[in-house]
Amino acid sequence: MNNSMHPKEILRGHVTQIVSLTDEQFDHFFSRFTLKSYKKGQAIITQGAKVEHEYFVIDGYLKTFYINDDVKMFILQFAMPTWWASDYNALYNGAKATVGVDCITDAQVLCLSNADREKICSELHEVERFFRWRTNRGYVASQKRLLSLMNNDARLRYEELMAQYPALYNTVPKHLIAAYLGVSRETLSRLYHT
Amino acid sequence: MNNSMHPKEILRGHVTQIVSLTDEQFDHFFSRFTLKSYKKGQAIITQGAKVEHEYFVIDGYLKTFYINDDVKMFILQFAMPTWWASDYNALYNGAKATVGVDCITDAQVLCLSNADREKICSELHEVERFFRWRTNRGYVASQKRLLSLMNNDARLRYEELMAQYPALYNTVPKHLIAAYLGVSRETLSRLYHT
DNA sequence: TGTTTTTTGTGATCTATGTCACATCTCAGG
DNA sequence: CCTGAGATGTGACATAGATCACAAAAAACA
Repeated sequence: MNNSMHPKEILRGHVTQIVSLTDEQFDHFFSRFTLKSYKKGQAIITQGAKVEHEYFVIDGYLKTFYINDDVKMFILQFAMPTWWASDYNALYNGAKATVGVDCITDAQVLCLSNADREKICSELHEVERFFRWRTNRGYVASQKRLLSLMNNDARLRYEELMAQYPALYNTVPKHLIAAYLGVSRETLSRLYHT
Repeated sequence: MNNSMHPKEILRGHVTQIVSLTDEQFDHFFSRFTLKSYKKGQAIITQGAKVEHEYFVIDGYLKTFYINDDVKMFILQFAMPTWWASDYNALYNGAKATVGVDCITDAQVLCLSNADREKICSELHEVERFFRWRTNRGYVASQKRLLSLMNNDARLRYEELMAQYPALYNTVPKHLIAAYLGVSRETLSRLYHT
């Protein structure tokens, strides 16, 4: 929970990796965002509710999850600083949320409405490019995960995840990691105790 | 293998669902594409090779697949007319292909190079918007599939797939459907014979 | 039209994971 | 400094689905 940089700088650094905006352009872009703080455990998007915004994580960890009829939870994404999260299906299609988003730790996020995103995308070609890039990146990551799920067993998936995001090990409870890997809590526990 | 519409009309119809282009703009857009024909079984992208293009399917069926070290195949996508296919990771990052694309049936595709896509995206804001939309759609579909894979058993996944794309049933061999669902050929066979 | 390949079905195992049932353990809050 | 809820470990057992091994249609093709 310690990040000395200002939210604005963090977003700027993130966007600048892909497109260059003048100070005025970035100010305009940034003006559409609202900074919000949430506490550990707090819900940002609730399954079944209307979805109006997407969220850029400044600080803390979020999770994007789905709970099925058997009250079993599956995690689609752990969102860490500089990641984006929302129910993009609901957001783009005006549908009710099928996935929820909430806070694993206290968190600070920049909140952008769907309408505002579309507006700045229209106003600034560069911003549109940025969002195209961002979505593409998400798509590629999602495909990779699909492959890993079909191809690898639980242990390998676990090792991959830990290799890529070691920070998760002592930040999020194991049963959430299990829900991300698509295995039961018990199986995950057995993985690293043998 | 019978599609009376001209490739150009098909692409135009597809793009127009999302953005509106003048005739001149669309002509310019279309001029970057090359029409290619492939025969059943022919490879379009080979694992390990360089990837320069993405493909818009006019006619026929493609598959996007991954073959692991045990020579086991997993199918990421069946691409049907008006769908796009490529190894987007390789394409965007200049990496070697980790997934292959080939033809399940004879096929006609419109081929667009990465460089040309970026060029027209820069030239025409509307085209950039179109590609943002397209990728977003792919992302959402991919997330949905991830969820289905974690949540549902083989039978349910099979039924979902058949409900959504009944055409697959008598177009692609069952072992490919199995490779898409992430189950063995034998298990799939048992699913609808019991 | 006869002969290879592909594709598909089915039985007999084997195995990774899920499920259920408790026992700890660890903290956050009172 | 308690105390109760959430987090974790572990045994026993159940099971979906994988694998292996053939057999036999069906399709490709020469």
